[in-house]
Amino acid sequence: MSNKQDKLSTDAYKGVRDFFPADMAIEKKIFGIWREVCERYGYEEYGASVLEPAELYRAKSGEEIVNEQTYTFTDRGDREVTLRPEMTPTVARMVAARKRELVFPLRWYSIPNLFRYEQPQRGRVREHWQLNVDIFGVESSAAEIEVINMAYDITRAYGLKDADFEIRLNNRKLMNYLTKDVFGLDDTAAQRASKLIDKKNKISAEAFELGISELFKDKPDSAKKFLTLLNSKNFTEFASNLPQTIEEHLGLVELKRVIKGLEALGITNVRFDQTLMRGFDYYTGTVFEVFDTNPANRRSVFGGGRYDDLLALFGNEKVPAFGFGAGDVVARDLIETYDTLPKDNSSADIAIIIVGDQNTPYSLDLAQTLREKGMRVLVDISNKRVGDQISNANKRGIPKIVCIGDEEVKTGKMKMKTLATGEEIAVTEDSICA
RNA sequence: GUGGCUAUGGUGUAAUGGUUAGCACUCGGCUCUGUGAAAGCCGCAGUAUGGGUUCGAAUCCCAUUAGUCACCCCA
Repeated sequence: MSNKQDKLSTDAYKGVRDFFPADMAIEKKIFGIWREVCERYGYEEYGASVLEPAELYRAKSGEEIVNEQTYTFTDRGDREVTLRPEMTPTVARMVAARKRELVFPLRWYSIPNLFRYEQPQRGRVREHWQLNVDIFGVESSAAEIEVINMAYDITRAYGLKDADFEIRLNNRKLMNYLTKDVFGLDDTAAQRASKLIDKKNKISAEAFELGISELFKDKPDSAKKFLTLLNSKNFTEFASNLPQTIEEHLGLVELKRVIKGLEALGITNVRFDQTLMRGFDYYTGTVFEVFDTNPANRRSVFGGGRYDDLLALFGNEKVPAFGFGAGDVVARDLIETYDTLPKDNSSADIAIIIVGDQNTPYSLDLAQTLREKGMRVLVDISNKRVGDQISNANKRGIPKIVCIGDEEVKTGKMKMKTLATGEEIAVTEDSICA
């Protein structure tokens, strides 16, 4: 009817995914894990539009990120609109808006789709779905302990065993104090230091050392001390290299409390990691990530942190907040590798095969009766041969069938067949059940 | 955004620059109008798109698009 170039492409838009039923089944499984864990901890679900005023992100992230990494456009009313690239500003906005009437501590979660305008590649798409978990109004480390405990439960639900992953912890207060107050770097140098530290595991030890000594041009001694700290293998070693004066520093105290608190809950695969930074500027205290230690993967599964100052942007006084985001892309990958996929994918519990069109009304009626009993019933209205209908039910993974022909309609007696075994049992309308 | 690699029916693949682009699976039909999974037969369907080189291009070149990898960025 038309030649090739006139036809529309069946491809999805660059960097976004179609979810065919088989894909959607996995997605539903992931969302199910997320919801179950959140609700088990008494968290309430909230939602918001994907559209946000662009200023929301400008305030925090700066022009460059808004212009280059978000979907931002001007609407018909000359407003600048952004497709939300993350949920935290939205939830901060919502909490700030109702601060006076909400009951704190607030435990909220959401599963939004987020957009970013970036070069897609494996594991990085332009639209993804992310669980966001946040607790507002808890200043103490109890917030960290509860939320990280949830992160642990989710990771376990993906199918990972304790040996497959570790929870890496750091504290921004501590690192800020070290770079600025102890080692005397100015704001720009401290910023560069944290970017460099973030990359430590990606670049060679030589390149890293070179970068650090450049930051401490005139003070090679400080550079050496700083490097020793950054190269410490565990918390004890790190602590022993710290100057005595900061023993009582709040960041350090918080770290200890969190580690201890998690240990008390039986979560022992927690590791202090002084090189963990996490990109966000708004983090103020604890930062953490769940890291897949399987040599085949070795990647960050998800992470989060404390952002006690963010709500102040909306003119309120501070509200302490701690939360994390977990994406669906890595979750899919993990669930597939650790083989925790749902096995029963069938759309229905039973298929009704109609033998002879005159028996359709009876069949539809039977289907309604069964549905009222809670069964998922598919009526084959294809008018095909019985063999084809059964074959079709089999392909769909529907476990049971019942054929409705003249005889069944007349007597009310029918046979229900289990396709996997071929076994048939005599049933009546009342005795059929899944 | 920058650079590298890749692109053949729906899927997976084959084809020294030289017949009508082959095979398997899937899908549809039939053997087979009251019972599927097997077997057989028949059929649908492809060189991503647009140019170029050549007597001749799936094959070589350029661009585009998409995927992928690295950089960038990391929510």
